Amino acid sequence: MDEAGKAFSICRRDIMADEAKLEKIRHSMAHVMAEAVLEIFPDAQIAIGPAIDNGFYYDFDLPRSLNEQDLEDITARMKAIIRSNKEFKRSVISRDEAKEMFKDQKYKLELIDAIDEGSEISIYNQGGFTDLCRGPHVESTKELNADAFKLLSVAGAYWRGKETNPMLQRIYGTAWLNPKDLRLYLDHLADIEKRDHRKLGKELDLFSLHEEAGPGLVYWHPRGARIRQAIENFWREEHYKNGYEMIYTPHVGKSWLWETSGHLGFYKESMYPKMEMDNMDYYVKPMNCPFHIMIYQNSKKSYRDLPCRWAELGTVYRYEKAGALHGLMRVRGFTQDDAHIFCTPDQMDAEIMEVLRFSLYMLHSFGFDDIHAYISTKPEKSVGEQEKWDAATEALKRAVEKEGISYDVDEGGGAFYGPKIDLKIKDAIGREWQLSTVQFDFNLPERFKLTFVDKDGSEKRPYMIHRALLGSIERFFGVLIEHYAGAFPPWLSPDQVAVIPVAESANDYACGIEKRLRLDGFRAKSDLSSDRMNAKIRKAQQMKIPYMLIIGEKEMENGTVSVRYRNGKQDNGLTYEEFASALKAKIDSKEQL
RNA sequence: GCCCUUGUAGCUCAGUCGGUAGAGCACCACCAUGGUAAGGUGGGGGUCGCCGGUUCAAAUCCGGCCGAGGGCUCCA
Repeated sequence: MDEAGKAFSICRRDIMADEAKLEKIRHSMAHVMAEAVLEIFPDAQIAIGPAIDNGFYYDFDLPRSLNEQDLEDITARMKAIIRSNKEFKRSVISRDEAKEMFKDQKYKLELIDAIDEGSEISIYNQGGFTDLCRGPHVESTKELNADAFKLLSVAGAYWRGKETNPMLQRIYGTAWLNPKDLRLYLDHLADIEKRDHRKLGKELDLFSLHEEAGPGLVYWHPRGARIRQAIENFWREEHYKNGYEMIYTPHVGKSWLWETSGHLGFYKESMYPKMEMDNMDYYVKPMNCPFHIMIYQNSKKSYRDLPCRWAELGTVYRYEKAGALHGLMRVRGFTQDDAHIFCTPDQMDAEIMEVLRFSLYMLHSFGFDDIHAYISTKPEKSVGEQEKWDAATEALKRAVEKEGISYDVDEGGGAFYGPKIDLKIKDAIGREWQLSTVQFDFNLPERFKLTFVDKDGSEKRPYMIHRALLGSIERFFGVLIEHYAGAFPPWLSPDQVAVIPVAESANDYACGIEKRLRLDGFRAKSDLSSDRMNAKIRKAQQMKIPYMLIIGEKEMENGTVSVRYRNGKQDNGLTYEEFASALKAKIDSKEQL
């Protein structure tokens, strides 16, 4: 974790104790903001203003759009209100009194009507402003710090979140106990911006998207492809080690396949439209499952053949809504690190345990240690017998408990075809991302009438488990870029070593070193441009290359290399062998530099 | 879909009151041969997102369209 991330999470920990107080502060800030806005726009209609994570907002119906200058004016007025030491006074009033008091505020009247007959109606007054409010609030604006809040943005928001309702203007703000905490939070926001994978993807020349060639479709540049290769090679090796087989399946399939699987029934909106050929309809695959099933069905299966663990880096296409697309995180074409496990009911428990253990191992390998599980159980509308659901859900719970990871249960939150576990990791600055998913599927084995012949000669239905460890390679790559802020550990770095000759006279020696590194399996590039050495170092540094070998007169004379690390440290006068073995050890360990 | 912001060179951005475009980086050429984060000089490159309107004149003003970013799910 880097400094900003560390500072912010320490600050977060301290804050936990003050959570209740902060909520009062934030909620009170919202009221102060409403007062300030009403000073500027006396006819404003005010809606709601709750405390939220890290801050607060308030929704207004205003005669015109707010701009930057307005935020400054509102901020200045808020500071004045805070400094005037107003008390927050709570009182309980009757429904009629409330209606009279807010007779010019149509949104408030709606809210009053929504309050249960039995419950009391309370208002809070802070001098110049009275709001219909359940509370709680601070005692007085004395408890608010005029230098510990900041208005962040204005956004459109529908009244009560409904598209058919009028669009209000929502002002978001952040508020803290003291200016130092505010500073930490603002630094954290700046850090998030610096880590943005879309920005780093451009700066580090990793990938691009081309709206004119199709939105949501990813182009992997050579440097991004290097990282993808490193991920995929590791992924394949580990899958073989863990008892999986690799398969490859087609990218399109006839409508028969999608009708049988049911996708044309319940998933059609997310599928690219049909391609007609010889009076038959083909569809690009949005999922790999039906194809894996075709292989399963290719021959009669015995209990002796199970479990089948078949993995594929399968590229699928889904028509995500335009507004939902976001860099690498939400795309229309992506590669799932997919696998399907077909097993007997007896094997199911052990398979689930193993899948979870394997998932955790993979996530740890990529530097993710803070992992939380979410188990989703049977929803109201579902397929499959109750006993199967129970057995599968229990197996999922046993597995997370055995691995000792914390988990939440989302009752009724599963897909209609089976229960699942999702694993969420926390990245270097504490943000959660969902990566792994392990899902039971009681639907497809039924639809495709999958069977295996059991010991007693009878045909039985196998369990089918669908799992992805990294989720999608694109999304995982996006998360990795943000997690490492572009400074990948050596095993993933697109260029591991930059060989930098001090002057042209060292070019040949540098080329020799580069060639030797390449032959030894390292990703090395020498910089033979006419730039000065300083500029070459700067460029390598900007591309976040972990190792720079500086080659000049001294090194040529002694037959050595001088190493400059990405973090600015330096090791001079190493032999090639010393450097290469240290580099290899670092790569094998998958450690960060 | 709706609200706000936004679209100028490959990238990051400037362009005042309307007078048909600029900088830095990158790229190319030449000079410089330099020891730990930018050496110098010169050059090429833009139908200012698209369509229409106002005007003698539009990157700039007006209207429409398209794209991108943030938000619309924290509930008196």
